[in-house]
Amino acid sequence: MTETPAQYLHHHGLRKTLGRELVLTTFLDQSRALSHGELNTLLGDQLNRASLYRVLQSFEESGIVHRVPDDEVSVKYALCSGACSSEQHHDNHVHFKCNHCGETQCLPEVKLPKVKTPDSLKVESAELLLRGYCRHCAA
Amino acid sequence: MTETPAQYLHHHGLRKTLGRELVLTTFLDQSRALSHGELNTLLGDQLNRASLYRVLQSFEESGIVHRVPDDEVSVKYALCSGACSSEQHHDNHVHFKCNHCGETQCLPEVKLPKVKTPDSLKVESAELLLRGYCRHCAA
DNA sequence: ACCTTTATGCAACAGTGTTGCAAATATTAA
DNA sequence: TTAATATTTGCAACACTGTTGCATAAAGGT
Ligand SMILES: [Mn+2]
Ligand SMILES: [Mn+2]
Ligand SMILES: [Zn+2]
Ligand SMILES: [Zn+2]
Repeated sequence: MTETPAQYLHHHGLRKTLGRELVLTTFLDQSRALSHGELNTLLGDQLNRASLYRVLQSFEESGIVHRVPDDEVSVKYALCSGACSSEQHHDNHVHFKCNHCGETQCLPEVKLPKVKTPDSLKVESAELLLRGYCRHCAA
Repeated sequence: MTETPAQYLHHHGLRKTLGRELVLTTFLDQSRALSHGELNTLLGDQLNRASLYRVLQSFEESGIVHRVPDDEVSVKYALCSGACSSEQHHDNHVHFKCNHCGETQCLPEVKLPKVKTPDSLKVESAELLLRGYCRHCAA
């Protein structure tokens, strides 16, 4: 990302606000998928809980983050690779979640192969979630 | 499934109870992935809400259902194909969720291709979630 | 039938996600 | 720079999700 967070927001049609800059910077700092709860803990009282939900909504709608399905209590979000807009997301990439530390990361370099599906289904997108042990937690 | 629900429970090391038979029968009737909330609605006051959570836990632990990651508020569960036990689940198959009606179904006949992942990650399982429009909702 | 183990209902609780509204802030137009 | 307007924020209230302790009920083995 060559732009500043403020410019990045502006290019996605969002006003530059303290909350949005905080959330965007946190995603860049952490470089992993984060749930609302994790962000809320990281941000402390710098941003209201409800406002954080609204920041995440606006980010998803404008193509700044995408949702990462999770098998736990709450959904996670991860920064989009860059090509996403409010028109469309292009995040058909693979995610990896560690069974030990619970961290989820995007694997944009892993190609998602096409699978053959029944003709009756009109498939529009695919989400592959790998689970296992990350570099730090491998037994 | 050639066994009765009661036998099926017994073979998975679970006592036959009214709640478990109700939940198992509902999964068989619906043939799709169901969330706790959906089951709770279908069962009405036939089974207490907390007990339903506990039935789902016992089913997951004993290899009767597996969790289907979802990008919405709550997790879904689907019947295992049969080979699963309390030792291990073998549900590395594909799921499909309709963007219109929201129903999720297992696609056991769709082969999940192996993907090449970074050596630093120890991948143990994979979950592919397809999204689009189902037979009934296709535009 | 009795005993032991396990499951259930109920209630209370913590976390997640949504919404209305008034106050604060960002952007645009004087 | 100021004023007008549009958007965002904090706060509070709420509904839903998931967990737990405990007393009672039911299941399975003797
Ligand atoms: Mn991603
Ligand atoms: Mn399945
Ligand atoms: Zn890890
Ligand atoms: Zn549908």
